[in-house]
Amino acid sequence: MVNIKNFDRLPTREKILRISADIIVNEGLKKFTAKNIADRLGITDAAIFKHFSSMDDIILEIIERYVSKCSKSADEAEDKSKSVKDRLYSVLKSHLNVLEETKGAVPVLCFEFLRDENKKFYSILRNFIENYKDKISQLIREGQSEGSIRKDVDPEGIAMLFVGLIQAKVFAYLLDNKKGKIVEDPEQFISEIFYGILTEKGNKESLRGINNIDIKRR
Amino acid sequence: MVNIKNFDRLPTREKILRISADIIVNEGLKKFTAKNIADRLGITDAAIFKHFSSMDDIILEIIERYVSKCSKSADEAEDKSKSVKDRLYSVLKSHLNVLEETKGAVPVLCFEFLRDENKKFYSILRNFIENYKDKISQLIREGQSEGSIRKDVDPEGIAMLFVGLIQAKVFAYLLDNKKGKIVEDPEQFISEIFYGILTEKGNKESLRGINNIDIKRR
DNA sequence: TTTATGAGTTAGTTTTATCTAACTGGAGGA
DNA sequence: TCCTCCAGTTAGATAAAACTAACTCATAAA
Repeated sequence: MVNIKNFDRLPTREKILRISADIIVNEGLKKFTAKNIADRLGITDAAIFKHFSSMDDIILEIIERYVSKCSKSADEAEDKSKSVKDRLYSVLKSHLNVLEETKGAVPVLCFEFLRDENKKFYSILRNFIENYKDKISQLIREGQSEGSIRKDVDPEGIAMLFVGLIQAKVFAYLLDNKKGKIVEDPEQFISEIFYGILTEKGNKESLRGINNIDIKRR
Repeated sequence: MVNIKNFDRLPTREKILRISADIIVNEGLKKFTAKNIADRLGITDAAIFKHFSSMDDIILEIIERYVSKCSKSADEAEDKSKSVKDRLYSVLKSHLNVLEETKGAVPVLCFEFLRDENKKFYSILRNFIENYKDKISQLIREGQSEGSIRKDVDPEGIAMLFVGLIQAKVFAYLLDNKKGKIVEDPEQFISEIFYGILTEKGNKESLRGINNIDIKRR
């Protein structure tokens, strides 16, 4: 269920988006129909089309919001004054935030639409992931040349691992009755990712907010 | 495309299963329709129902084959004479084999049907994963008490990580144009998983087939 | 030789989803 | 006050999927 305070106050258009994401995550794409959305809102299915011109448009907007929020945060992390570690951290952290907000709808959508090559979703999703991958691997390369990240890891491989681990977390969440947060403890999750790639030097440098956390080996 | 030598020689029923798995992986569940399957076979959609009583039955059989093959290999790994490490290895290895054979169809199906609580697929998939998780975590616990696996890792957490990493690999495969194998180098993949959880002692013990592989840190 | 069966066919029926058209009623602005 | 627009409604068009029934025809067993 969509549990946001003051949900009732939201405009219908917004409600449709939230309910759609909820249906996609909790009931599957098969149940993502105009009638299902309308039933939850207490209106008729035809009314949905007063707000969106097609069902695809709903999905499109869900994806676009996710993508633009993630991209924005990745751009903000361009700030060269911060350390590579801090920048990586902020990209991951805000990605996890968006993931939580949308309850993992986009990773689920990826699984369906990343294959449908002639659909409009395909190129958006693919661009997004490519872009994200490039940005992360670029950061890793920077870290390698400044000496805070181990030289023997493959930047592209690590970048894909990030994406994959988030995907895996969503899967575990679906499996586990969809209770609570997708990533229970983002700091711990990030620190676990970092553990394997940072050098001694990188590990010793303070990291805002997580430097006092016991970094567990995976 | 389904590229198996002598594909033409297979009975139609078998062809339907293979084509179905292929469609699910390469085109998405939306395209999994009787007409699509029939078109690829050069027959009419009605003929599909001479071999399967419903579309669900096709999915059911794909899932059941996957599950039973994986479970069988997990049972074979019960052989107490082998080391925990060897047993874990053989479970993972044969899971990767089944994954490759079915081109990742079941992980994709998981994403859709693990939420559809009243459908028959749900309980099969869920049981399978629970069972698998239990078996792996049990093996890990054994390894911990015999001293080959680090005591500070959480057995359930690691078991879920295995499942999640396989999921993540399938995702990366879908993303990357579905060329070649899902897991390019299973030995390397398994050794990477092992790396983080084995003790010094566990690492020194020889592991059939992979003991000469350079274990990379992730 | 006959007969049964397996695996197709065509021609539907039924259901369900998306989307459109034409109408309604209320709120806000001119 | 009237007019317009928004956000609903009902009714229905259209399409596509799942499945069924009744038929065909080749092969293999009795």
